[in-house]
Amino acid sequence: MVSRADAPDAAPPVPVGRGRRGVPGIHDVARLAGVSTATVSRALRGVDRVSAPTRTRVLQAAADLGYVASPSAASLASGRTGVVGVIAPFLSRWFFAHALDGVEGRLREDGLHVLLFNVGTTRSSRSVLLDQQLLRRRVDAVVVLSCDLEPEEVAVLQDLHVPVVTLGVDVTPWHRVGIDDVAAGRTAMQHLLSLGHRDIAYVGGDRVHDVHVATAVDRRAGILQAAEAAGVPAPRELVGDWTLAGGAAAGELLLDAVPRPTAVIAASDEMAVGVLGVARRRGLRVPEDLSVVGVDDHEFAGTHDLTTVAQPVDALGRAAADLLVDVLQQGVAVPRRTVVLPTRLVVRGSTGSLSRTPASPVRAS
Amino acid sequence: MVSRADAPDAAPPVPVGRGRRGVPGIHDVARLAGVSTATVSRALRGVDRVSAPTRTRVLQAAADLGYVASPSAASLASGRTGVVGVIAPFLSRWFFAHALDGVEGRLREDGLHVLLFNVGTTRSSRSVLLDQQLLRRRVDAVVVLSCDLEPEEVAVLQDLHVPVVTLGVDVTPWHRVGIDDVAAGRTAMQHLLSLGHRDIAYVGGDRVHDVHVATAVDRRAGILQAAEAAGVPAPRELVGDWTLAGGAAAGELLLDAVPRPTAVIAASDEMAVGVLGVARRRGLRVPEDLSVVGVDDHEFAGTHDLTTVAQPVDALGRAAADLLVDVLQQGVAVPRRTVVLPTRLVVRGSTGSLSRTPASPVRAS
DNA sequence: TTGAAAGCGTTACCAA
DNA sequence: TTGGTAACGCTTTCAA
Repeated sequence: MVSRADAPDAAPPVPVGRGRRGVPGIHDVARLAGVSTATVSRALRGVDRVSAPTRTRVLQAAADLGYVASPSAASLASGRTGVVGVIAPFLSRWFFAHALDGVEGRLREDGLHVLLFNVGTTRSSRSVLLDQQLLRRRVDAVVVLSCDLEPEEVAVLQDLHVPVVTLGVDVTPWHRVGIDDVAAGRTAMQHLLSLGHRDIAYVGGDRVHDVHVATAVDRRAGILQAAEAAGVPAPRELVGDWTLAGGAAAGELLLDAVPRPTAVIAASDEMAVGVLGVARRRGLRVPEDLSVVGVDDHEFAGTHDLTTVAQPVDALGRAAADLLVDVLQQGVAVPRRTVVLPTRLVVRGSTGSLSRTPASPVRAS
Repeated sequence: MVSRADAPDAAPPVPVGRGRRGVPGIHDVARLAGVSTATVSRALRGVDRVSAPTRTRVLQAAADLGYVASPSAASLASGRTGVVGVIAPFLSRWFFAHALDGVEGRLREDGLHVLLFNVGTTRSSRSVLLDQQLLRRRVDAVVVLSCDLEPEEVAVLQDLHVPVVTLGVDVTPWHRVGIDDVAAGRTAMQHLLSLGHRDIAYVGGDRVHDVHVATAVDRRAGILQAAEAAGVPAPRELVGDWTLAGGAAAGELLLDAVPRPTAVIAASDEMAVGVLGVARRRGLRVPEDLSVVGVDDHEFAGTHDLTTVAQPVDALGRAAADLLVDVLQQGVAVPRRTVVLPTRLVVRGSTGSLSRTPASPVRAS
């Protein structure tokens, strides 16, 4: 009924003990508690030496007044903002949404806020990071979510002179949290090799337009390692873009090839599902005619019965935030740190032993 | 190699024209441009009357110095923060991730920042919203993403005295963006009725623990409308929780029922896919033995060949931000506004005519 | 342990 | 159109 706008700044005749903007200020608390503003500041932040009784009195006064310190004023005076900038190339993709969730949850535990920067993937959208100094003096630290940055972008962030933690990418000067992508690729490959597959294809990322090239490259390196160790020829590689559609496009090429590979590793579950879709449309049986492995353990991996190398994305997010909180508490000089979380092979129905009887109805459908 | 921490505050001998913290301040720009700080402030913000030559000079000086106004100082002086708080019960679920994406993208176009508040769903996590006044003076406005709020939570937000826009829920005093959930339910139901289905079940939300009760209730209302209009008995309703697992749980109950319904409407695609999974495990053919409709048009709806009522979530997010930007520009008094975006039936393979020959192989698999 | 007062770096009002 | 200057509301140093 009542529109908020109905009651603008026109607060009632200014209650006792309220600053001019209708909100109590530190002076009001000081007056009520019978101490100086300096003491209020100290007591409220829990730092410094304040006697127990004084602190109690201040806390009570603040509570009575419903006092909350002005973030702007506090930042201006202290130089700290209590805000962490999170930079991501996407928000709605599985990996990023979950990573963000983890980061936000952990930071909140320490009273830190998250300021979101979806920088996108195109040059123009990315200029956000460069053109304006959006982050300057606005954040105490930065988390970069799996996003390759141009040298100038790195320079801009460096220029902020705040700690930076990367998640899923490796940028030399910064702290890093991630999985062992080489091991992830190796795990997937070894699984297929153990099932007897020899002609295996890899759907990776796009080396040119990708926003996190190293991820796909590292996973491929692991695949090659395993192939080499098993004396199997290097898998052919197709370009994907991490999405369902990209996986499907790669799948089209792959399943038309002669000879058709007997197994496919995709660098993400979304691409793997794309491949599965094409296989189904082609009338191929999975896993009799084709085995498929993904990476992620996306929630829809289960519904597609997809074997995958699971990565703990929420935990990665928390770990990144953990690291950041720690670095922030340490003060200035903290040597570069790296946190690597383990992956785990989740075997489902999309992978199976190589069947040499392509047409036989091995599986009742 | 070089840890960021290696070069702390110890900047080189302070270059000419730099404030004490090593970053140029408005005074440095004023000096370089030969004007007052007041003029610099006006010129840089593009507001007020500043002569063209003066403005040019100031802009040049600012650019030369790489000057960026301190957000804290600006907020303190102006009372505006340029930040919008976004409140959500989840970050990683499809709907929320996409809505957030839309909101962020649109706000960025107007230079507004997004401060994220994942308030969760449990009482304790939700207390975030209440206990501390996290938002006070930190944001110029708030967007609430599909989240039912307790009266006290509404009061806290009201107390902020900033514009609030809700997305996907309807909280009386606030602006609202969403779809017509009643129509969405009706559309799904009419589709099934037109295919000859009469025994239809609905998997909705949990009326008690749900974080957006009205959504499921409204969709059900639309279903009932359509049922009534067609002279068909009201569908039985099962409780879901919007997730895959919840849909699967409801599906178990539903597909064990005697008689088994011939069609299911789920209030979200994730739940619909959960039902499909159970159907598959039960050996039921879709759509010969069971038709399933969802709501959302989740990216995995396609891979599961799911018929669904699509809602434009990114667009909803943009619309919410649009509305907010407009309200913010209007100044104080803006009567409550509502924006409703259309949904669209997307027919895929999970729905079909009612088949009275349960065992016949109607469909080659 | 506490208080006084000097910033922090802008914006906005009022004069010029 | 421009400049001077008083806020803005804290934190922090220095003394007491």
